[in-house]
Amino acid sequence: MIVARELLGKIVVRTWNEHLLSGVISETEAYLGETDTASHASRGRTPRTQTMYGPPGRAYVYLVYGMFNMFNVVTEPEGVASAVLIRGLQPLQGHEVMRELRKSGKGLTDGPGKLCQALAIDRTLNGIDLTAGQPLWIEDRNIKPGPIYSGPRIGIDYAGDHDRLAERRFWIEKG
DNA sequence: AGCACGATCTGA
DNA sequence: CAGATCGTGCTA
Repeated sequence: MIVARELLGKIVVRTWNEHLLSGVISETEAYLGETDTASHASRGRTPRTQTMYGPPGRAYVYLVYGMFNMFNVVTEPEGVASAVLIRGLQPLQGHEVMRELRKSGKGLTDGPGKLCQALAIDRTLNGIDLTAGQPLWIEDRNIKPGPIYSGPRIGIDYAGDHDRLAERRFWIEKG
């Protein structure tokens, strides 16, 4: 929750094939823990959710719908399965390469699946340390906060009423 | 072993 | 609004 808001305005940086790709985080979603029926962690500890239970500051990357990767940041200490899904970025550097990586569609980094394509993020990056630089990390340049909006999360109709309606999606003004 | 179903996106 | 597409977790 707190981290989801704090991540807004921070920079995701990715190095790929000698290229530097980056963008400002503009939309996030918080997935709280085993009690959050919208979270993968609600099914307990499984092979896939391992990294969510691991130390914070790592990447939790998984595949949905058989074709899209989702990029999350693990937030709580080891043992607690909490993560923040990165849903949107405002591209900063590497527009050309991002376009190339995405090939089809219009948006570049608006949407969790799209941004993973644009930044060449897949499950091979699952579990990596996001505070250790290459090949993927998060930077805190001091970007002015601006107003933060919130609303219910997307694509979680399977969750129980409480979690489905809870406002755990956050975003800032679009570019 | 088999099955139902996604933390999505695209094009009609 | 339907289809793509396959890993995961549940049931047996």
